[in-house]
Order: sequence, then C-alpha cells, then structure tokens
Amino acid sequence: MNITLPDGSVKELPKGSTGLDIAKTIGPGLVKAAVAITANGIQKDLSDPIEEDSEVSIITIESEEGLEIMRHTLTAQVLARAVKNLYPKAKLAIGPTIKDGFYYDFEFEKPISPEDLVKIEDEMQKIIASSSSITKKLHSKAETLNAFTEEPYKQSIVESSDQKDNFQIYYQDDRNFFDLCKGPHLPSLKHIGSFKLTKLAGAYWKGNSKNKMLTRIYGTAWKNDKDLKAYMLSLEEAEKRDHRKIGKELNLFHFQEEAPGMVFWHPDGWIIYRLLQDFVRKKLDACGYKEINTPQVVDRKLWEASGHWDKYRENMFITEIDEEHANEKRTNALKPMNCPCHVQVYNQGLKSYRDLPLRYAEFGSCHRYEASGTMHGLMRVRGFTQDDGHIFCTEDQIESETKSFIELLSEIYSDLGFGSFDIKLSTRPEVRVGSDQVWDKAEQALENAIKKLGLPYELDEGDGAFYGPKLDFVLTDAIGREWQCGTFQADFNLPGRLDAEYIGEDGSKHQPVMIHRAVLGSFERFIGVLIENYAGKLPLWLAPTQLTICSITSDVNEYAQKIHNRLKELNIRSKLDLRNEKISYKIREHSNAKVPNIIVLGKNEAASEMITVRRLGSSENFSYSLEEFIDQIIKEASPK
RNA sequence: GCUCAUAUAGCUCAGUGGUAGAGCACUUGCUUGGUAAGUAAGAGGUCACCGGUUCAAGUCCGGUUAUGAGCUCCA
Repeated sequence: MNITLPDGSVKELPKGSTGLDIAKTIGPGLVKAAVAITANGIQKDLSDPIEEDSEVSIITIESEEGLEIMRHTLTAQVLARAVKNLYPKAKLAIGPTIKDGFYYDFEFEKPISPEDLVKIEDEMQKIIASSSSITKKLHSKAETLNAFTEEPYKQSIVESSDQKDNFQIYYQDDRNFFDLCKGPHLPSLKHIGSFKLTKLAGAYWKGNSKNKMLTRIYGTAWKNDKDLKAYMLSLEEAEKRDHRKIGKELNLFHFQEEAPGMVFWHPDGWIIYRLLQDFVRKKLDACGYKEINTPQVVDRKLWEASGHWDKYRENMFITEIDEEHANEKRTNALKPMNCPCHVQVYNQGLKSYRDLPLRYAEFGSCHRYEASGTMHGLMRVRGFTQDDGHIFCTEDQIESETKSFIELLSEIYSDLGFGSFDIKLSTRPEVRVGSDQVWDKAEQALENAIKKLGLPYELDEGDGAFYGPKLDFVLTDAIGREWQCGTFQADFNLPGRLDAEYIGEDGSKHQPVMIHRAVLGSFERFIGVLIENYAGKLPLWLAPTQLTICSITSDVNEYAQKIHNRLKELNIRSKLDLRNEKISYKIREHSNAKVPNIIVLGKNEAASEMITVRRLGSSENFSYSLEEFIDQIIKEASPK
C-alpha cells in the first residue's frame, strides 16, 4: 500500500504497517519523537496497523496535537493510576483534555484536600519515572463490562455506548493499571513533559446538576519546564489584572454582606461610570435613539402579561407591601429587564408606520436574583444597569437597523480601545414562536446586514432565543480573553403579548417587530472588563484622576495651587498633593494609584513658570509651559 | 443551587487550646527633601454571626451568612 506523507512523498509499505514502521523509514530521530499519527485526518495510536493507501502525518510532542495527546495520557493513564494507587477505593469517571491542560473526575470515599494534590503529584512522578510503555487491546462489550466491575462510571459509559465491541483498553507494562479510553495515547510514559496539578473542584457527573457531585482534579501540562513556567507566569499576570483586586486598590467600589451582588460605587469608580454613560448617551443621541426611563418596581400583572412571571420568576426579586401600613395588598417585582416597560411607553398614543423605526434607549436599572454561586465581582451581579434599547420597526426594516446598530457598536468599541470583535449569529431553536416565513425573513435580514458590512461571523445554529434570532458580539481583551458584551435580538413575541401595534400604509393595524439591543451589556460588567483590559491604567479620558500635582517643597505650594485652579476651570480632573513628603514618595504613591500624569513642581519650575510632567509607566520627564500642556491634555482626553 | 476552601486591625497576612501579632496605611513630632517607600512615637480588634465541647476557644465541633475556585445556570 502507498503511504503519502505531508511533504507529498509516497512510501510503499506492506499492509498492516504501523505508524512506528513509517517513522522508521524516515529516521531514528522521528522514531524517538513520534507519539501518534494522523491517518486520513483521524488520530490513531502509533501501534495501530494501517490497512489501505493513506495520507499519514506523524505527530510529535512539538505540535499542538502532540501536546494534547500527552495531556490526555497524563490524565487518563498517570493521574488516574496515581489516584488509584493512593486511594484504591476511588472510582474513575472521565478525564479529558482542556485548554492548556486536563482534568479527571473521581468519586472519592472521603473528600480530599489541596494538600493531597502534592501527594498525588509525587505519585505521578514515580509512575512517570517507570517509563512504562502503553499498549492497547480491543475488547467486546461483555469483556469490557467484566473488566470494570469495580468502576460504575466506566460501566455506565460502556453500557450507554452504541458500540458492540472494539472497546479500547490501554494497559501499562506491569498490568497494574488499565483504563478505558478513546485514545490515542503516548506509546510510553517517556514522552511526558512538565506538569502541575492546579486545583480541586466539584463537578457533576455528566454535567447534570441532578447527578452526583464528583471531585475534579485540574492540571496543566507542557512539553518542558520552560513552557510550564511561562504558563504559570501568564496566570499570575491575569491575576494582577483582576478587577476585584484593582477595584479595592484604587478604591473604586465595594460589596458587602447586606447586599450581595450589588455594587457600592465609591467616588472614583462612579466617575468612570458617569464618563462611560455620558459617552454612550452622546452616541445614542447621535444615532436617533430617544432616551426614556421606566419604573423599577412593577406590579406582577405586567410580568404575567409579558410571560416573565411564568418563565423567569425564580430570577426575580418579588416585593410585598407591608400590610400593616398599606391599604391595598399587591405583589410587585423589581424589573429584571426593561422590555415590557418600553412597550408600555410605545403603547401610549397611536403609532403610525411613519413613526417607525422608533428607537427607545434606557440606562435601565435591573435586578435579577442570580444563584448564589454564580456571582463574580462586577462581572456577574444581581443589580446592574444595562445600556438597553428597544427598536420598534417593521420586518422590512430589520436589515437596515441591524446594519446601523453594528456601525454604532463598532464605533463605541473602537473608542473604548477594542479594535475588533467577533459576531455570532444564532438561528431558530427547536422550541420557538412565530411562523417559519417570519424566521426566514429575520435570519436573512441579520445575515444580509453582516454580509453587507463585510464582517466575518460565526453561525450558531439553533441557539437563538425562542422569540427570534440574535447576534452576539464578543470582545477580545489585551491578554486574549473573550467577553460577550453586545447583543441584538429580534423579537416577534413580546409586541403581540403586550398589544403593541401601528397603523400601516393600508390603514389597518399591524404588529411591529421589537429589537432588544445593548452595546456594553451592563455598565457594571463592562467597567470590570475595562479595568482588566487596561490593568487599571485607564486611558486619560476615563481616568478618575487625570493628573496629580506634586510640590517638592512648601515654597512652591502657591504656584502649584495656581496651576491646579487653572486646570480645574477647564474641567481637567486634577488633584493637588502638597503634603510634607519627599518627591519620590509622592511619585511612588501616585504611580501605584495609576494616575496617568504626575506633575512635579519645584523651585526651578516656579522660577521659569514651567511644569514638569512624568507619564505613568515611564521615568522620563517632559517640560512644558502650562498652556502647551493644556492644549495637549485636552486633545488627548477626548475619547479616541 | 451544588462541591470544596476561606473569613483575625483600613489593606495584605501571621497566629495548632492558656493575656491579640507583623508590614503597609492612619495620627502626631522631627525632617523642606528633585523623580517608585526619610525618621521617631502613638492610636487602632465583639478574631464574620449563632450555638456547642472544654477549667479555658481566634484556635476544636455544628449551623448561618458572605467571599473564592469549579460545576450547574445565565448570555
């Protein structure tokens, strides 16, 4: 048979040759380095016989694929074996690879602690030191079930499989350990690189919260120590950017027990919030949105009509009026969304087709009762404000509204320092409202709009809301993490439920389409993203303090005060530091506070009427006249 | 909501059953110092909350609340 290699060369080998045989024809270096093969696009073990003409490439640990196979062997063969050695009664569930590493789910008799991870790691090192080779055997379903009488989770996997036989079991040399696995695996433990067990967590069997909670051990693995170290360092970097840590350090906001998931904004944090809101408000005004404001506490009758009472109640804060003091007893809910209230505004007065598209915007304060374990700093809260908006339009207007929304969103993201974003188009789910024709039209409209703008997008079939298709917009931050922020959802359901209508050209009543849309998502979450993206060093226009003026000696206090007053008149966010401290002390403090500009004033500056500026992140000094500096800072302080 | 962990001064954290600690921050004094921590002193605590064990609990046990990691959810 003919084996075609990636460089196009063809080798003639006898039928039944293995990946190892192919490597031997190429060179001894490759024999040593080979860990698996890809044959006609499918990954196989190095020992698997090839029976027909194939395109084959040999996988080494240098490649992403090789690294993944190594991680897989490490979890399924080494971690699992180490745990069984130390805790013979532990039950094995599953052990896949994930980004940068792997995990394995176990059921332990007694809970284990993070200290146990050290013991397990040591045991893993011992197993690896054995350099055991790994071999595979195929078994029938009955044989396989028989082999795993002590492993209920493995049995469950085998039993629920459609496969009749050829279940793969991998054995290590000494036969003390074997495990069911899809493979491929390394041919020997010699190929294992550097690894570390990182954390311990609970995880449901098969990801279902009704099932038993297993213990998941996470680890990371790399081809050598250098890569492992670099990865651990990148984790530390991400930790340094944590908005909860920076928020505390820079005194931006806090949370406390009496209001879990609700932000207490401090003066500097609230400056950022207001700047961001003013910025978005200007953009919305320019885009033809009309800003409105609607109640936060609304009678359950409206939520029943909108369908939230049925579908969303467990996420809602419900309030009762104190019977002792109220004459009437009614049940209200804090609004979890703004849409039903926006329809109420729309419904005031008869609307004509000439009024459409009608774009309402609201910085809508919403409350959702999120499950206690899901909250996370500013990123997932119970009380938040959306940069929400609802567009009432005709089906024919969906496309042009999509286009103008994406243009608005691109502009806002780019001004905020995010050069690019990904778009996901989610189409009709199985359970949905509205006719297929309307869905066709709406999906087409969204897709056409993206295409006309020439933007790439990813199709997420069946992931749309039950009321209509949607677009989601995902940002990538400075260290490569993704954040879903913007959303654009067509809705054919709510206008009907809440009786929204317009008079068409034909003089009769029609139902408008309602588009739910947000660019930032929520101010809280977006500020969290901004803090992490900029590692707290916000651009000048968003910095709570734009500059701090530091005097070197008290002789120049008057000069410093004069400069400060002038900057304040121009609405530049200036602070004055006249404390009796050394200049290096002040510089350290304001640098740590991430103030973008530090102005240093001493006798020289006072005598020459100049100012000396030090930029955050640089130890260079620049000398300006006050007016020169003002020109520059005003230019720089407008959003880019 | 589930599993595991954590909760001590404003912050970061030490404290393994016997009088509550450190560094930074804060206040006061000295120091007027030219680009990332000058110096001395002082003040600061219901050891998250409720209960239990014990002669004795910050420490051990149980519960509650919050936070963290992950899962589930959400999008």
